[in-house]
Amino acid sequence: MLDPALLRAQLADTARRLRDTRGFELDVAALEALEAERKTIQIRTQELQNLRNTRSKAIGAAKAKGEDVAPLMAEVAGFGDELKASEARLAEIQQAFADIALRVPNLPHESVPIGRDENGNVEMHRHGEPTRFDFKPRDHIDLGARKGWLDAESASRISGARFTVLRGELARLHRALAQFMLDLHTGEHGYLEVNVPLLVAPEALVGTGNLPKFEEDLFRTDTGDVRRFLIPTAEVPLTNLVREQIVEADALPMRMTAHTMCFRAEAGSYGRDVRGMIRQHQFEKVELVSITRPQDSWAEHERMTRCAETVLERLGLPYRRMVLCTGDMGFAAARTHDLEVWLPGQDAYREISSCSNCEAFQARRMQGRWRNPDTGKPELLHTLNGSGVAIGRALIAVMENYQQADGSIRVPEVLRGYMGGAEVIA
RNA sequence: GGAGAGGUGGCAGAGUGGUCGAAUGCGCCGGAUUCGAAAUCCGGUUUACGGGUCUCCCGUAACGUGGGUUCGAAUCCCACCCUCUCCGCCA
Repeated sequence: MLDPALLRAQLADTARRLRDTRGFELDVAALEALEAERKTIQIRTQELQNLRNTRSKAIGAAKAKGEDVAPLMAEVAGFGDELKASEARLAEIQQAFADIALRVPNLPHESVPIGRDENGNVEMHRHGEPTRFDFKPRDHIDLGARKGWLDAESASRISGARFTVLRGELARLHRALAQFMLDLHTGEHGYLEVNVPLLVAPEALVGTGNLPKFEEDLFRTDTGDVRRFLIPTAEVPLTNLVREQIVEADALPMRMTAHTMCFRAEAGSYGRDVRGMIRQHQFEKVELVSITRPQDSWAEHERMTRCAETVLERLGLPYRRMVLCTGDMGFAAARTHDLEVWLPGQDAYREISSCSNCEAFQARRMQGRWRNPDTGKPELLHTLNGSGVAIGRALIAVMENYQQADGSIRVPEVLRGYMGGAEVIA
């Protein structure tokens, strides 16, 4: 959520910035009307509440002295209805304001390139060169089919489209990737390993910005009359660890990592990446979340992106870093770096990690604060999240980049310890 | 799933219709005392929102959540959520 002051005192300017960057049309007329009424109604409501409180206390005092309270009672009765109506109207206005405010995306940082869609993204740098082969490289679907390692057909019989069954050495390689990433981030990058719930309450998703606007992207369960959602990313439970908390300054930065399943409905992506395991309803990811002081978040953003890049470098995978343009960024982000890994099977770079600084946008939604020793006051935290990295896509990248002419796959050196020392899976 | 107990400030724990944002203790911060420390004593110590003469003052709200009763609710009523104990089931 944006600072409410931006939606009140600087409404016109904020609307312009949202339009120019994200192409988002803020309902200025509605907000103006609400704000105009809010102010008078709120002042009047509090006035009446004050009146009621003082009269009620007077009644108590009069009763204690044994005096007649009838006149006081009559006085209160006089404005009781107005108070009720006023309170109700104020609640309506505040609800209406929140309904709008919770659907307004974050303002991009000034450093973010302006653009409409992914074509406006800008490459920052690249690492390695696209892998060369002296034979025609296959894609992961072919490579996986050879030994029954990767089986979409069985998965669709069990669960439907966009699921995959992994078997044997490929399943093990998948697990090895997760282990490697987790060990790297906890052992070398200072992240604390956390194991989190995969089913979360709606409030947690409001906190990260997935709700109320993007419910159609989520899987939901209504068992036992309690509505819960399957997490689309571990960012949700990890970031919500500071929800409604005031953390001490010496606990910052908080760096947390978790290996979890992620579940996405992929509504609106029909026809995209239908073959293979690039885009699945269920996938695994090692997530990085940092919680920082506001003054530290941009340095942390670079650091986090480097942590994700290190994963790809250690795996020996060619990649490039992109900065997403204003029109392609996610709802909560102020700036996002995407890492795109080279996939020989597609002859293209494809997203494998996304690292975002959300500044105070999520923290404000979840009232996540820290105590600033300089002011002694609780102030909003900054939250960052990044994939470190997507495991399914890393598996694809390893398969396609490490394939050999006979369809076998060399095991990247850093993974061999997790593979019983195997140098190749065949 | 069955039976019972309970959710109050950073923590512990009082409070069962009135001046209670809330005793007391602990913790924490400041001060006094001390050569210094301990002990002791004094004072302070939640958050959100709104208004203003905007380093401060005033007001409103918040005692699990949401409704209700009432002039007035931490306190009474209803629903829900959560925690704990015992039983059952279970990875």
